[in-house]
Amino acid sequence: MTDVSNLISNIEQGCSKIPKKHFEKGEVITTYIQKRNQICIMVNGKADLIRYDLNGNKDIVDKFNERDIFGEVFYPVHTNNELIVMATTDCDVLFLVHDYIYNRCKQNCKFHNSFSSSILELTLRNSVHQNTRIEVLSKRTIREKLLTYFSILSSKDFSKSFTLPFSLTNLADYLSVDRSAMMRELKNLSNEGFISKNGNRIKLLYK
Amino acid sequence: MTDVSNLISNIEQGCSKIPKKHFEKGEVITTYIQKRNQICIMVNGKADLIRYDLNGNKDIVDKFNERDIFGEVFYPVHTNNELIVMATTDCDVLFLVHDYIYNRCKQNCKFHNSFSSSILELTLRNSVHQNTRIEVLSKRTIREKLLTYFSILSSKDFSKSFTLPFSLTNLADYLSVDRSAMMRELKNLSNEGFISKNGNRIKLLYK
DNA sequence: TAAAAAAAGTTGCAATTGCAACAGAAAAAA
DNA sequence: TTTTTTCTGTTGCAATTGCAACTTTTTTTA
Repeated sequence: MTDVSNLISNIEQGCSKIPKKHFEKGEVITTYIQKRNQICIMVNGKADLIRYDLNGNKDIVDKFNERDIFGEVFYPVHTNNELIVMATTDCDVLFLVHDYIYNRCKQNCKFHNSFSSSILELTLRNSVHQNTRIEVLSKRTIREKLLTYFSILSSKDFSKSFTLPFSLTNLADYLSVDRSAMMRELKNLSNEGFISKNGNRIKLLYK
Repeated sequence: MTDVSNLISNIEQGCSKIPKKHFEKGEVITTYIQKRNQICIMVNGKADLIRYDLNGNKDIVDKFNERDIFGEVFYPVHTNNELIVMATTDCDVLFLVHDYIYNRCKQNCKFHNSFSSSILELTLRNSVHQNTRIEVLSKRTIREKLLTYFSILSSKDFSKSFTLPFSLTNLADYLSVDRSAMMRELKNLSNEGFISKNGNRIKLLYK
């Protein structure tokens, strides 16, 4: 599979002007409502996809990192409540219109031929992440969620030891469980000799 | 967005011979192990993505329906245990190789130009389904999972009444909760006047 | 570098959930 | 049409979880 950076520069340096915008931390990058054909690419920085429910509670629906692809094509809004993408660090974002993939430019240039391939690659990469998350979320206990996720990280790194890609608070969000309950379960796993833990570094002790 | 059937016939009737195979219920369609570039399209029929864990327990990881796209590109195996796609009804499946998207045929024919666009469309559609499932799974209680899913179905149908797309047993699997606990919660929702239920038909009574 | 904010860590308790073990209804297969 | 299988519905009980309310540590910002 082609390297992600190459794909992005491939898209950036295409024949047509694809707008790249800069955002400061806290700024709204886009909203998901009747922008159905919008595809965005995070060139660098991070952002959250946020929904405010009827009671005004903030709900972080998704998190985007450098090189992630997002936009309403991935998440057609089915309710009245708007979804907002908000920068959590300073960032640069490419804005593409999905129709553009079909309505190729007149020249039928080499760029257009590889354009949808590049978008496809990024989308497939996104799909793999989604499947991983679904696999983890579909486990029924916190223990199983943790062990499933750890096992995936372990095989990615080809090692029984690995560093969590985010803080424990964010890990609880990723697993969609109560943080304190997760901490309790991490301690249990540690006490029962399944894992050892030092900050964000985990070592699997079984098998 | 282009109609899914058109996309599939677009792919099927392309310039190159894309193998379409028929499977009887219970046959193995493919395995996910060292077929990293395989993309499959379910033309008709249904299949399950199955994993057997170390204890030999069968775990249904995903379910594919008519018009779904699947294959190891969406689910690179990260563990030793093989994933198997097994037909749950008779079905017809297209087998594509992902590399094919890059290595275009010499003629640079019209087909190849739209090929990756079609795959992209199907993949985006898949992504939308995955996001829906993640949204539902990330709710912490069975009640919230049910109400979130019902709200999505309701807005899809533009109606407070809708029919569940699968059996209650499969609904419990989709939500990844114990079936009997889900039945209990459905009864509670009914008793408390939030919903009314008649077989697979649900009516939302709130707001 | 001091102040503020975010993250980590802990615990009791009540609510929710999974599990097990049923019985009856409906659908599919023989 | 009978048999078999799958699906629906129910309940008690033990285990797990979320919630609330803290303290301590680490990181960020002013």
